[in-house]
Amino acid sequence: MAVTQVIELPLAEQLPVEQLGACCAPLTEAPISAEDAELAAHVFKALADPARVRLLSMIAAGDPDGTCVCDLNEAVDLAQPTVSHHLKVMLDAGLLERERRASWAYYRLRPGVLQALATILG
Amino acid sequence: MAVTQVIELPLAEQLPVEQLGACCAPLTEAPISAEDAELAAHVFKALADPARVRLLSMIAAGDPDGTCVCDLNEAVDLAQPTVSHHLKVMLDAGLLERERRASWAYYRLRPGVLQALATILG
DNA sequence: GATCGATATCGATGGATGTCAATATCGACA
DNA sequence: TGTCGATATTGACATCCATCGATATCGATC
Repeated sequence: MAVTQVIELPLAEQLPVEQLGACCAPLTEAPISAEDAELAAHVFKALADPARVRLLSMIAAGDPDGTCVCDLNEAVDLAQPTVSHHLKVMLDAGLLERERRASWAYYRLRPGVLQALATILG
Repeated sequence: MAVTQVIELPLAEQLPVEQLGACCAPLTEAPISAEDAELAAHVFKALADPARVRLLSMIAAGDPDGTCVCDLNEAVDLAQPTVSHHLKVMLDAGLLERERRASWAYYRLRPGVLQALATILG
């Protein structure tokens, strides 16, 4: 079969949370630069919504191999496009990664992102 | 004249980050409840702005006894009311505490808040 | 009490964002 | 190929929010 899967890792560009993990010392050690603050705020913004916190927690506490969007749609009281939107926000921030299996989409935590955040907060 | 001063410490009410610190297990352990997700999102929202991240970092990396608002006003390129607004957002979320000395206001990190956040992310 | 300096609040405004209905996409399967 | 089911995208709308000028508050000092 043909490879229809889209390569989802842009080679010349890192996701916000990746840059954040490598960019800077904990907030308490030295004043963060304006650019790095922009980065950190971008990631925190992806967590700054109740629906996204819930979705992230369901995914993080669920199957390490990924949680089906179909289950997430049922679990929260939001329209399907809204759930899809929230997942995309966290995907773009680098908190989640997506895998497609047949018609279904599975999301899981990107490894290390929570540790990276904890380090920044350090 | 009448007493216009408002008592600023509600006795029967805890700040969001305090509730969050005592409310729930790490996001990865079990799916967070809708109410606790609201709480967590509230706190993350207080971090979801570049100016606030910078201000928080300046305060966190500065004098443990507090950083003068006058210094913060000079350090960032924002109007004085805007800085005051951002500080209030973080104060209300429970990330910061304020102390007045004469005409000046000093802000410092609330002890334990970063650990509480790191625990939630755990 | 009157003035001054530092900080907080108010009101307005433009831009960002959460939400959903409608629609598009895309794989599976007859 | 055509349909169906799952997910993503689009467009619209209402609300939220960052920002700032103007103004209020409050302590200190004269």
